[in-house]
Amino acid sequence: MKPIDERLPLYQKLRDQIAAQIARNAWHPGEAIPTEAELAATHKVAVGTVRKAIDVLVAEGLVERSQGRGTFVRRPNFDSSLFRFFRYQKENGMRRVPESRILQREGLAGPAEVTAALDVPKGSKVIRIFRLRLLDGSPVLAEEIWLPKARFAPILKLTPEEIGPLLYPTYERVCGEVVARAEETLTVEPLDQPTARLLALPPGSPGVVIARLAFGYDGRPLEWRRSRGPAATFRYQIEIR
Amino acid sequence: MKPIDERLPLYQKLRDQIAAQIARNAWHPGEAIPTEAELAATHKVAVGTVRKAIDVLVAEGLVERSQGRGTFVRRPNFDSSLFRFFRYQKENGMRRVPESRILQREGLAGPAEVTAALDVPKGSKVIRIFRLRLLDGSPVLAEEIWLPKARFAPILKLTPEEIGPLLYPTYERVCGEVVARAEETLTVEPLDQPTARLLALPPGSPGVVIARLAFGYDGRPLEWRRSRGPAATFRYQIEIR
DNA sequence: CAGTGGTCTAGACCACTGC
DNA sequence: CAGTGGTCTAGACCACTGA
Repeated sequence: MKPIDERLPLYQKLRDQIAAQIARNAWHPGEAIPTEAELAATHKVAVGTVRKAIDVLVAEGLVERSQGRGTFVRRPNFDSSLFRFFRYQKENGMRRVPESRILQREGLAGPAEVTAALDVPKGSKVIRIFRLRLLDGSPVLAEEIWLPKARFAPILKLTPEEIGPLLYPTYERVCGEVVARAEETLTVEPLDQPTARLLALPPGSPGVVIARLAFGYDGRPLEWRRSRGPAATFRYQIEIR
Repeated sequence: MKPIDERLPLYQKLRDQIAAQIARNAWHPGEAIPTEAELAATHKVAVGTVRKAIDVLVAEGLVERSQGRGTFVRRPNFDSSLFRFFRYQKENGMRRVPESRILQREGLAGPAEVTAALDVPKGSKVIRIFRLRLLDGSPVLAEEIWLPKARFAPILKLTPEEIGPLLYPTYERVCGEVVARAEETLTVEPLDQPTARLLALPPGSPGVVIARLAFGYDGRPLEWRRSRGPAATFRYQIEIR
């Protein structure tokens, strides 16, 4: 575990301690952390200082406050890449969960690129999943997912029905691994023959590639994923200041 | 001007008042706003409340604090789209300002799409600028820029040298208009014949289109811009939680 | 050195939640 | 109603900046 730097302000040290407890799963996502008064008492600081520490955790997205109820460990809600990056409108605001079709799933020795990204020993075992996502029966996203086998072995034994359409809840339910944040890199590349075939597009037509590295609360990489979709339906919005 | 809602918490009302003063240019970007003690005195609230109001403004990117010096109106620094979205590395961390070549500049009656985006009367006069941006002499970005003529007429009278490579500082210097924030929408489209020609690419090859709507501190749209670059060099990174 | 923002405290009262 | 987080105050002291 990381040591707490003694020179830091009180509220920062307190933030680090609470964050560390969340990382080691002292409270699960959705659970309430102790009240501000309790934290102030146990850490022998003023309530204002506790509030400032929690302010930081809220800004970082680790916890959520709810007036009158308490402060809760946040379960990050990763909107499907489909709706964040592609023009498949949610039906009148409702989010439709796209259908998932797992095409292949196997354990193998990890390619160098993958073991490096996942920060596991070179050549160690990893799991690779090929998955196709469909909306109204039409293929819209082809995904290639890599996991360190040491932490995710149970995934290989599940039936496709047990895995279900969403992977992150399954990771949590079956492997006890919670995704806290992710880094995504977008590029545009021509689709190769097999991917284009899956997406029912002409080979070589432009595709958007979303490379995602997902991290747990402890900061270790959990999953590396590459999703490809048709560039024609890509749209992404940002605000800058 | 927007009225201040009486039911809001003190620190929110204070925030709104300071934001309104920034919007009407009571202090210019880079200038210091009054000290926390002064604000507390003039508004007859505790310093803690002032600090909370300023916390919000900092989070919104309107001001920046500097310990021991003061709190300053922030001048948003829009990194060139080139380096935010395309793989043209800055040389050892330094930002190179790309060369700008203005190809055309004229006033005309605004197309419906443009007047709607700029929130000016249908058919009113606008300025259109075609600009090519180059790095080491190679064209990398083709831009089409639209401005409401009522606010930006002086731009038409400048020589290209007077305009310089960066437009936003010129808007501020010549027209007194400061860009506070912007919304950008990314899409991928085949490049049309003239754009591809400008970028020295085959027509129809995939391009990334960045549609940007820039706003002033008062929230009114100032500029609408569409930049096109080669999709092959596109790369964008995000972190999600 | 005076003046600025940054940290921390202690306590009062308000507004919302759920029993 | 008790218990939670949200607002607000008043004041002490610290750390940094620039003259």
